[in-house]
Amino acid sequence: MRGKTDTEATGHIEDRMEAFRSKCRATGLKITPQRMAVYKALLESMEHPSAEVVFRQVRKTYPSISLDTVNRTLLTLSEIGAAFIVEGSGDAKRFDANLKNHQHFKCVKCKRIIDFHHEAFDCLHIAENLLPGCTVLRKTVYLEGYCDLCQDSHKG
Amino acid sequence: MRGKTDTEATGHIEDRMEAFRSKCRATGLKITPQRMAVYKALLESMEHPSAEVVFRQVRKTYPSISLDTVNRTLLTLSEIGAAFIVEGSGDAKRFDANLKNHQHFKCVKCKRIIDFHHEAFDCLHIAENLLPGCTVLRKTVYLEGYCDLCQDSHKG
DNA sequence: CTCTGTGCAAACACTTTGCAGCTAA
DNA sequence: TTAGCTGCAAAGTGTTTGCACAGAG
Repeated sequence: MRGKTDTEATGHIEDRMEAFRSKCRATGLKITPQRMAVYKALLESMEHPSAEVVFRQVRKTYPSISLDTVNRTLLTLSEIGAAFIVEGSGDAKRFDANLKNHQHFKCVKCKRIIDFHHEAFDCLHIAENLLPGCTVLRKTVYLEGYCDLCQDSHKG
Repeated sequence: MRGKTDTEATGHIEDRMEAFRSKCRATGLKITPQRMAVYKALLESMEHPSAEVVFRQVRKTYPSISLDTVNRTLLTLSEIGAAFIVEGSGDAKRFDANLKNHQHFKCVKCKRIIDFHHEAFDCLHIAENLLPGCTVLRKTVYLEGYCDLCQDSHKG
């Protein structure tokens, strides 16, 4: 495996767009401008946007796109493994196309999701027989607790 | 730390109820029969029940309890760290009072959540400076991909 | 006695679904 | 040409909120 860098996720947008096009062909999905735009917006966003946020972004380029299409597209992306639904466990779903390993911390109090990155967590090895017959597309370490801002309030 | 076994989560219900009562006092929550019943039902369930499932269970003991109370109680539990919201990312929220480390695999296709347990994942060390000021209550390794049942469908 | 918790029901928010026209292949 | 995609709008589901009464501390 060739060296991967931290910038891989943010850089090479075009490469990933091309890979996405291939994936669409492979899975029989049509390559529509809307679909491309949604995926691109997701790639360029590093903040786990909700469908609404993606919608607003995409509309800058495609003013006629509807929120429903964005919603549906994001769902489709998640089903082919081109995007993932973040463990939002709250209000609106949050999406993420950043397939690079990374980690999430969620505050149980304010529900805020903090991203962090710890090298060691990227190297988790999944034993073959752990999930027989399953294909693992993504690994995430998910932490929960009190964030710095809520640290005090729960002691009161 | 005294030895912990895999049965700790299912056994010692009373111990954990008592610990919960202490936690309630510490956080200023009142000890009501409903609250105790909801927590107990969650403790006894190993299947990440939704609020509705907990509701049905609790109602066997407290026929007069309302679904709203169950919902609200589960939310409260999650805010004091006595329960956690599973990365349901789908329909209804799923709850879990099993604080013992364990892992989840979610199929991106059928949304099914498969529990598994891998010793090595229990021992993840969180560096102090990784999340300054935060208190980590729970660690979960979260995997996504295609489950055995959906393995073929995405290739067609 | 006081304040939190509960139950009931309405209000909300987000998501999903159906259908007709459009467009990629 | 044809099957899938998009856009519009309505329906559905689960969640949240307000208020009055009841119960814990």
